[in-house]
Formats: sequence, C-alpha cells, structure tokens
Amino acid sequence: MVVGQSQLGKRRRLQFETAQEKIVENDPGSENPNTAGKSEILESSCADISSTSHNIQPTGSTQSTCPLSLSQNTRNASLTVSKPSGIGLHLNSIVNARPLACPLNVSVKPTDVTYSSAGRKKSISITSHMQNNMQCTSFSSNSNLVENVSATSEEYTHETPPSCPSYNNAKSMKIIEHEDKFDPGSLNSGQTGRVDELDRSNPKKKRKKTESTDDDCKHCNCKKSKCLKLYCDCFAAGIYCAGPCSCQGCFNRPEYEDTVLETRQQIESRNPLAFAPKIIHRLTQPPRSQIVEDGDQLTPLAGRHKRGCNCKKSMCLKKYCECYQANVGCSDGCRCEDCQNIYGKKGVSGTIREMGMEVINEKLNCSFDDKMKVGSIRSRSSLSEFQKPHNLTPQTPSFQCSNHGNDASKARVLPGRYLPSPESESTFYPSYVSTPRSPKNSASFDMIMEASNMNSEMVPFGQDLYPSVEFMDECSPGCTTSGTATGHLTSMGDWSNSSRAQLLPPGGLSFSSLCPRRSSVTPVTLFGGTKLTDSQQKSIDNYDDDTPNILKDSSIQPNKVKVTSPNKKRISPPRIRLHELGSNSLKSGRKFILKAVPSFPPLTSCINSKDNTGRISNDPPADDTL
DNA sequence: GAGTTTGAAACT
DNA sequence: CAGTTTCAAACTC
Repeated sequence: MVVGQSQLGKRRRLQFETAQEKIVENDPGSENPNTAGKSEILESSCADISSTSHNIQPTGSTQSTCPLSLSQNTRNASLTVSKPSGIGLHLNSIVNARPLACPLNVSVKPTDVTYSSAGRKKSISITSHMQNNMQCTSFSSNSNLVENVSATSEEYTHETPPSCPSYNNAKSMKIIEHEDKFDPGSLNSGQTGRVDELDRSNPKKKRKKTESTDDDCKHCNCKKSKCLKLYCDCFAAGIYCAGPCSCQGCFNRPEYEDTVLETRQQIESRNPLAFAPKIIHRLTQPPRSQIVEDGDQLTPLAGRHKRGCNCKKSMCLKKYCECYQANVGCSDGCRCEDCQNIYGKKGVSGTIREMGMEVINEKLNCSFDDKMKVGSIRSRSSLSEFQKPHNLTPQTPSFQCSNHGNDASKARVLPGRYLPSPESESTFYPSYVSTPRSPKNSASFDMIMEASNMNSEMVPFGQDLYPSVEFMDECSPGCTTSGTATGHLTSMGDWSNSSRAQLLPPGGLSFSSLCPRRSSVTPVTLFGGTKLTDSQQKSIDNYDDDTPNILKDSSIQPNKVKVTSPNKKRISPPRIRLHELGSNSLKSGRKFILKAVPSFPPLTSCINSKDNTGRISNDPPADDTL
C-alpha cells in the first residue's frame, strides 16, 4: 500500500475539518497536541480504506470510513457542518478539484442525518464510502451538499476535492477552525498542519508527486495573490488552502472566511460564473468520429472548455492549455493559434455541437414534462448507475420515451425548455465535472458526466452547465433506489416531511457560483424544436456572460421554488439526451417541476409509458398533467 | 532547485 | 473591448 503524501495531506485535511469542530468549542487558537496523533490514526484508517475500498459500497453501510473516522467524538463519522442559510454552495470546488481518477463516492444514510439543534449547525452523521483512493469527503462545509446526498438516500459519485474543505458559505466556514492560528503575513498554509509540514517543503516535488499519484487535490503555491484570486487553484476551486499548499500570505483559510467570501463575491460580481466549472462535459458518448486516439486509449471528446483557451505558443499541447489540461478538445470558442490539441482541434468540436443540436431537434419529441421527468429519472439513475463501475461501461442508452413506444414521431414536439431551479441542481453539477488530470479514468468519468449532465454541445450553456432539476430528482427520496422516498420536490413545502426536507432546509442553497442563471423551471421557446439560430447558438457559447447577478442571489432562498414566469426567457436545457442513459436506469418517477410549470402541455407518452413500466408510478397523475 | 515559459486572470 | 500587467502553474535545464 502506497499512500502518497499528498493523500496524507488530504486525510489530514479531513481530520482538520473534524478537528475543527472540537477546536471551535475549545480554543481555536491553540493547537491540540492530540491532533497529530489523531491525524495519524486517521491516516492509517484512511489508507486502509483507500487501499481496500475500491468498490462502491452499499449506501446502507454504517461502517465509518475515513472521513468519519476522523470524528473525534464518535465512531461514526460525525461531520458537523453548518446549516447554510442560503449561502452558495461552491460546487466548483467540488468539480474542479476532483480528479477523474479518484471520484469520491459519498453515500449518506438519511437516517444518519440528525440535527443537533435548530441552530445553524447541525450534526450530520454520514456514512461515507471512499472509492478508489479518495481520502476524504469534501462536503465543503456545506451542509446542503450533504443534505442533498442524504436526501437521495442514494449513493452517488460525488466528485469533490479529496481533501479540501470548500467554503461555500460563510456560516459553514466558521465551523472550520484550523487547529492553529494562521498569520497570513508570515505563514504559509503549510503551517497549519503538522502532518503536512513534512510534505510541503517542496511544492514542486509535491506537485510531481501529486501528478504521479493522480492526486488532484488543489494545492497552490501562491505568493502574491494571497490565495484570494483565481490564480489560486484552491480559491478558484472554492476550497480552503490546506495541507498540500505552499502558499504564502494565504488568506484563503477558514480564519478569513469573511475575506474569502467577500473576495469571492467581488469576483463573482465581475463574472458570475467565475467559479463555475470550466469544462463542460458532454452528456452522451460521442460518436466514433468524435473520439480521438490518445495513445492506446480512445479519448472521447467528452466536453470542452467553457470559454475556450487562448493559447499562442503551446499549440494546445501542453498543460498551459486549459483545454488540453482538461483532456478536452478545443472548440470554436477557443482563440488558440495553431491548435494541435490531441483531444480535438479547434473547429472539430463545433461539429459536435452541431450534431448535438440536430439531436436536440430530433429528440424534442417528448413533452416537456416527460422530458423533465425522464431527465430527472435519468439523472438520478445515472448517478446511481454510473457511480457503479460496472455501469460505467458504455451502454446503449435508450431514450425513455422511445423505449416505451414513444417514438419521436409519436411524441409531441415541445419547443419549450425549462430551466430547473438553481436550488435543485447546483449542488450536484460540479460533482460531475471532472478535472483533466486523470486521463486514465477520463473515459469512464466522462460517461458519468455525460450521464449526469446535458451535453454542453447540445444545449445552451446555462443549461448544461448545471445539473438542473434532475438533480433534485437525485435528491428526491421518493426516487431513490434506497426507498427512503419521502420528500416530493414538487412541493417545496414538503421539506419537513422527508429526510430530504430536513436536508434541504428552506434556508437556502446559494448557487451563485454555479447557477447564476438558473431561475427555476422556466418554459422557454427559444429553441422551438427547430434549428438554432446563430444568435441562439451564440448564446450557447456565451452562456456565462449574460447572467444577471440577481439570479445568483435569487437562489439564496431555496425554500421557494423559483417558478419563473414563462415570459422570462431562461433557456432551459433540452433534456434531449436523457434517453442516452437508458430506460433501465430509471428508478422511479418524480414530478418535481410540474407544479412549477402549471401551464404546460399535458404529459403523455414518456411518463405514462414509464408508469406502465411500473417505475414511475408513485407520483400522482395530477403532477404529470401539470 | 532555479529560472523560464506560458496563458489565465486581473487591471487599465 | 483591447492592450497590458500580474500571477502562478507548467516546463526546462
């Protein structure tokens, strides 16, 4: 068993978070002499876990795993996270930080979720299963994420930075108190951890080591930015600097959460999607023609860079190129010169997009509701299914509508598009955005991404960038395989009735970072079921530029389902590729958005057929017709 | 390990 | 919006 030091650092970071809980009660400024020892213990346990737990474990498992074992007070993983009050979940942190090679599989048992009090903090006992070499669960101190996970009662692959606590919300950040006081002016982040101190002396070594071990946890080496700019990988990823970092004068630390949040807001005010994932993955398996040879492997052009690169000299063949680094091909949006990106040269990806659009047109044959439902189901199932290695095999997904006799020809064409509420989706999307550094797993991961996300090439960016309503489905207990269905997203008021409700307090998720544009389920007619106009296409390419800031903040009130008036032109993702996942992946039905879209054309084939299959039968028919 | 190159981010 | 500067990662030696 080889445990990289970076991994140790990650573990330590986990330990950090848990330790912080205790520290908060005690003396935040004093170092706990026991911490190091605990850390070591934790590391050992983690190492054991990581070395042995490569398979996804049943959600029901109550054995504590690494992160949980970090808990100082309990055997079970007791992770105290603040209950966010509408503060943003920094999904990006999860997204970007996660290496493809080490997906974090976090399963949470709803029953394990408990609230310690009515206050902001709540204690959530979670059962976390590590997959591959995941060292820690990165809940980002964001209870929402945990909540969502719990709500799903479903194990899913959560792509998070293994060791880096994200500071999605200020409240949660406060929970995280480092065991030592940090002096931004004189210390670097490495000083926070004893375990890591040994590892941090040489950032470059660390970097190489990390690369060699597929350890993609963010670790910066900032000197001047104080880790408060996007230059800083940690900051950009929405995580605190910690163990592996060798930054100097770091303010990206829990102690300075106010500063961090303020800075973040400032940056977001400039660019609402500054913290959004840069790489947008495609939903479906690309055609053979879209697969490029990558050595012995075929690397699917699983996505593309959101904004595109601007390489001048690297020819997109080095990691200077963000596209290349992300293992995605360059697209027309790139301004690179002499592009030689092995994953796809500039201009090629445009073909993908065009193809996607055609598919969209073809697939828009299901009614909106059907699509949404299917999408929800698909997404849910996709998460559950794809998280399982055996399900990562590219299979021929079947569109649910078509599977049930709902051929495109039969299905009604519903030009409308719907924007899932940010609340519902943002929590997860980042989870599926991969980082490029683990090419060896990129294929499977991309599939996951594809399963969980709309093809960026095919849908407006505002859509595919985020998980969308479907993730609400993921979280919907009623739809989960675990059968802990309780909440119904259709009525947000039902939160209290379900574990999900408990987990997703009305208090609010803030997806400002991730879903600034999503207002809610909003029927739009932008795509009308026909070919996209140039402007429409352009909007796709510039999805992140037109998001009103207010949309970001609007998501702060999660308890309210943001039912956007149809007049509001939020482009919703055409769930065209939901079929790709295959009908068998459908676990149950959920009508989360139906009430939000009251005046929509009646559902028919897709859902009904789904009901016929007995998979989606729990929901009242009324919802379907809403 | 130091220095250089590179391109994103930030600034003007 | 374009040009410039700053920055840190990637890369080279």
